[in-house]
Amino acid sequence: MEPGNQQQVQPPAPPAAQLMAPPHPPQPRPVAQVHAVFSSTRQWPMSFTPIKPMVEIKSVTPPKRKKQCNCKNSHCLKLYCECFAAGLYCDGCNCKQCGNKVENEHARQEAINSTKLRNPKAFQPKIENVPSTLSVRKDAGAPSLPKHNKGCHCKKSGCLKKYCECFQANILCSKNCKCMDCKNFEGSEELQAIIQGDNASDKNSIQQAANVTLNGAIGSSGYKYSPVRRKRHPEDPLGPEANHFDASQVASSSGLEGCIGYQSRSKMVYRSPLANTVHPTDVNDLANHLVIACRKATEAFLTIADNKVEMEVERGIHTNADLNNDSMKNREVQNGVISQPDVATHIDQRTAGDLESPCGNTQEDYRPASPGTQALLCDEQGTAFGSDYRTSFPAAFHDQDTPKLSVLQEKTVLTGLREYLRVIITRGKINANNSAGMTEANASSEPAMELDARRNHGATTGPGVSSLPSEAVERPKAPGDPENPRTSDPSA
DNA sequence: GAGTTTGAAACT
DNA sequence: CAGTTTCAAACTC
Repeated sequence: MEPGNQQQVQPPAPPAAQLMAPPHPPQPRPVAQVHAVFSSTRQWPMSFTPIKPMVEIKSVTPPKRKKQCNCKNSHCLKLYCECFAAGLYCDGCNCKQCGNKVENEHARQEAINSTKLRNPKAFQPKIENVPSTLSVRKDAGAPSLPKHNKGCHCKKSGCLKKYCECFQANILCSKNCKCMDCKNFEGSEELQAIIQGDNASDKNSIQQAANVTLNGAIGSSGYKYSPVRRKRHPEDPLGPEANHFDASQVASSSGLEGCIGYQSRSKMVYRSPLANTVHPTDVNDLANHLVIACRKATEAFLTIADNKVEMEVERGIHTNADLNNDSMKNREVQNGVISQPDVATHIDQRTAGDLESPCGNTQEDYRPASPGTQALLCDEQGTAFGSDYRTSFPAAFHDQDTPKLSVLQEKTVLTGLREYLRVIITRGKINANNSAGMTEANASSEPAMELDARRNHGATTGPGVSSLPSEAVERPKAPGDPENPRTSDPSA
């Protein structure tokens, strides 16, 4: 068929079109629209021509026709053909022996039926917006994230080339994908390198960045949750399903769901100011800080407790009857019957099993805690603190001074947590200001804005580099530096 | 623009 | 369902 001699129009509501879901073939994106493809910290190469998004903004300029196919052997009646796969007639394509035209509707319908026979979902959109998996936000206008229904199966492209359907669609790979050596995930330095290549607005530089990353010049991101080294390992105890990282889920679980997806701004996906700021390493650091703070507090108070235990053993204060009463009263305390000071004099020497925590675990510290604290204790006893936490708090520790000691201990731990959270909050504020500054700087040519934008850019350059307060940016923080939020011990 | 690479689709 | 082939787009030179 001669090029330009074909129609590429929406079928006039043929039966197949009625059955088909709206197709979403790769579509060139107007430059103005591409300009909108960036978020506060992530921009997409301007030369990128992603698959038509699910929510397409109305362009001021007439929407361009999809690009013409070049099919030679498929007669444009198989899914190889983009037009056919999109449910469109060929129009102005460069295809040969095209059967995807109005005058060939009968054969076309047969091809459609045949295709649907093989795969009933063949004409359904590959990219769909799925709601965030973070349950707590589902009712709060949680952002919907585009996701590839089938997922890609890339092996060599690292999912960083347009061979990859996910990459082409401007979305991150998900658990649906079965790709190998994937680098198309949140936090991927390789992906960041490509996106930052957008600053050069140079196609070659962008692809060069992709090649560099694929060749390992930059190396693995080092992110703990990177799927790169975990895929296709049958021996993985977590099983094949766990081999693939679901960006949306991981991000959600870490509160970073706003980072997911690098689709166009037209979708207005929420992006946290902490995007690219709170890293998995930060979470680990926070956990480490809490554990360290807890242990330090324990060590400090344990000495006092030991002394008191020795004193009480010498005195022989308690009788068996007392112990029985203690158990009774402890249970009452658990139910809030007896006031705290009253119990404090009876709680020592009890067995660990005397008290049951709200979550079913024995509770070493009888002191009533806030629901949040209780939840933390329930969660942490089995994980971060584990048996170490329990052995660090012998039953003898709970004497009449226990409430005071526990208060001090909790204060120490929470102080450390507070200090760390302050650092995180500061980062978020800086990022939020950066985003606002960048936007205003783009819209205005005020020197102050430009200066701010430049400074902000400097603060956020480099993959995974956190945005820190300006003074922190100016002076690199060495490990262990008290001002380094990633390495300092806030409890100190 | 020709040749190569890549991964989805189709086929076995 | 896994392996292979076909196909067209993406990519390289």
